Amino acid sequence: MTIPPRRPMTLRDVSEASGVSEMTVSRVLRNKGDVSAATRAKVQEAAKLLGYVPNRIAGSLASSHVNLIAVIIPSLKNMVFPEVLSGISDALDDTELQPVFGVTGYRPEKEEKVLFEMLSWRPAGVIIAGLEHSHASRAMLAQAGVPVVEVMDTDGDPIDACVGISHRRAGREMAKAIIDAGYRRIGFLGTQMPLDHRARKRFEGFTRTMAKAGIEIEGQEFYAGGSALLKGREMTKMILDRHPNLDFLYYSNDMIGAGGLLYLMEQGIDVPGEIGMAGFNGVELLDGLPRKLATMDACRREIGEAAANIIKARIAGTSAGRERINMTPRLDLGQTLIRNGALNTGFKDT
Amino acid sequence: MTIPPRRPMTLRDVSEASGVSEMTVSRVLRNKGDVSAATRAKVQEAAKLLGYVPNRIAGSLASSHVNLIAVIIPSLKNMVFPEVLSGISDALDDTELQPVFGVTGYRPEKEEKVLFEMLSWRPAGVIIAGLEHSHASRAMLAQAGVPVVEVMDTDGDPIDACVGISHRRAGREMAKAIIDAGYRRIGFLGTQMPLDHRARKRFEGFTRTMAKAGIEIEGQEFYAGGSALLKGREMTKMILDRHPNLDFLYYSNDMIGAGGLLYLMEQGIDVPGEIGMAGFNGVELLDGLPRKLATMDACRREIGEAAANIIKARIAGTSAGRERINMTPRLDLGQTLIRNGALNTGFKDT
DNA sequence: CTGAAAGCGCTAACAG
DNA sequence: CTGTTAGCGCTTTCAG
Repeated sequence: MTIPPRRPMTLRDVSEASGVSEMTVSRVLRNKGDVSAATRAKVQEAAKLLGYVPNRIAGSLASSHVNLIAVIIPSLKNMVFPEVLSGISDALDDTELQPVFGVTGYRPEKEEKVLFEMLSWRPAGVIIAGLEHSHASRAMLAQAGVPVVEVMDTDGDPIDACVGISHRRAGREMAKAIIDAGYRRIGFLGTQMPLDHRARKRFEGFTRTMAKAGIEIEGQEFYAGGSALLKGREMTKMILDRHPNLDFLYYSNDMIGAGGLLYLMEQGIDVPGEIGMAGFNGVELLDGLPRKLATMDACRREIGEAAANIIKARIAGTSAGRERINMTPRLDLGQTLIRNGALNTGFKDT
Repeated sequence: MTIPPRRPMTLRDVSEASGVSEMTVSRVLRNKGDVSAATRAKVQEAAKLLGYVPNRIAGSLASSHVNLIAVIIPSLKNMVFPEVLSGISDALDDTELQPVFGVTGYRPEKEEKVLFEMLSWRPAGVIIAGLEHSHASRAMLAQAGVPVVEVMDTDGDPIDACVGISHRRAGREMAKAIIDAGYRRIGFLGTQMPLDHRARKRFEGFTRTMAKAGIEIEGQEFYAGGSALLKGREMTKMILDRHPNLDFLYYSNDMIGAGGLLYLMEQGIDVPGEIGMAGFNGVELLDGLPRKLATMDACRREIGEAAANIIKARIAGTSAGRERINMTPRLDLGQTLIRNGALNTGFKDT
């Protein structure tokens, strides 16, 4: 006995099984319009019995309503983006909306491709990381006719809505805190990512504020790939070998900062007395380190949630559009950015 | 001058703009069938000029080909799942396939809902974490008529294909290594997650192997939420306060293990001489710790890649189905699971 | 190589 | 409350 190749089930099958018209079956299954309790029951039973799963492709085409939200991020390897995704996913949880994600690897051409691909599904909204996009990408986003939320970064010109922090400001405020604490000989340790605009902007804000105070970054060290904690150690050793007089190390992320911290403590170097330290991102990981690393929280979950909420509001018609949410990165001095007898430089930055 | 509300663009618009029939436009845009170079050029120009983005909803309905792969995972908060996603995303990168993800929060009802939702898009394949699903979920997966790959875990009865490691075996092998190293008074520290079947299976494999060797777990400690590193410290302190004689601590993940390690070292406790330690997951983070924690790698990226490759092969028709890929979790003794004068117990486990 | 016709499976818009 | 009629925007199929 051979089973005939199952033709995927349709509304018609449920209709026939229940003796109710396709249209009414559709109404029951979508909870739309008035249907008598009796008919409803019949239909639901038939649908369950058959294990009917509606075809949203047909449904969406007919109704021109799509419940997909396109989410475009540079990478999944950096914990930052899963956190944003997680915020989005949670905020969408009480909705019919489904996130669809695409990864660009920080490459503009790939972003363009992924975006095109996703827009071809006519999603109900787009959440995309960053404000820097190719001309073609911007055009697509602008023409898409759905809410577009650019996330993570607010330093730039959003196409539509925007949620994030100012990374320039984050860099500035960290610089200010370091200067105020009295550190003067600064080293920077970061990732080798020319296309990571947010890291670049933080660095710019940082160096400019330093420059205004007459301070030049004395040493820099970059890495790519590998265990961040280990790299943090190695880079810290290297930068101090080259520039033994540094009194502060600013890391572009907390993980390499943590590695540096472990290294310095093992070397018996007094942190923050001899050398101060700061990272970036506010990973909760840090709470368990021997000494709490100074950091600045990039509000990743909140950004994801806020972005999803904007989309929700737009779809609900509760919002006029062009929301601009500029979150305040929370500076946490921890225990590595305090100096006894810190001189107040009277330095101002606004 | 008001802009008329842009009707979303269709093939017809491109057809009119280029003076070529819709059908031929469609052929050009899909690179399907033979079209003269001249016509092709005309169409491509018109499409680019208009910024035409095809409507895949209509396309998929007409062709009944969908390029979506449904990916269903319990959570994004645990770094494990982003890593699997990342593997999937990378392996799908050279394809037209797009991952769509849904998050279940480890809740079977939610899994059912997410699955139903996703299947209604008639994805070309499903990748879902774990082998434990509700009856309804299994039924949906079995009926879906597309490749289904259950990932992460191989201890159970897959619906279709399956890629992962045996968590029971992972637990057993760790137990064996600990016993072989001569440790006897064992404490376990884990997460409070009754629905995390993989953690449960590891624990089962672990305790059973211990039991066979006549060893009873002496102390247990569980946590939920918060900074894993910090929790690792706290739990380690607690378990040792309650059970001061423990000579080995087995952590259900590397992050709490790392916290424990930092704590023990600060306390001046000799690791692994006085107390041995092991975690689980092989996070590369560990390379930078003051002492390399013993761990077992769960092959997360590889699992994601393998799962995606199975889907690819199935779609390409290169595979008969029912693939079973059982990866070998790599035991790494690091520097925390070695004991001087370890007695060989002659213990066997197969 | 190009076009016309017919529908994919569903839902909006009307009629009853 | 229920059914009928037209498509949604594309692709398949078949004819030129």
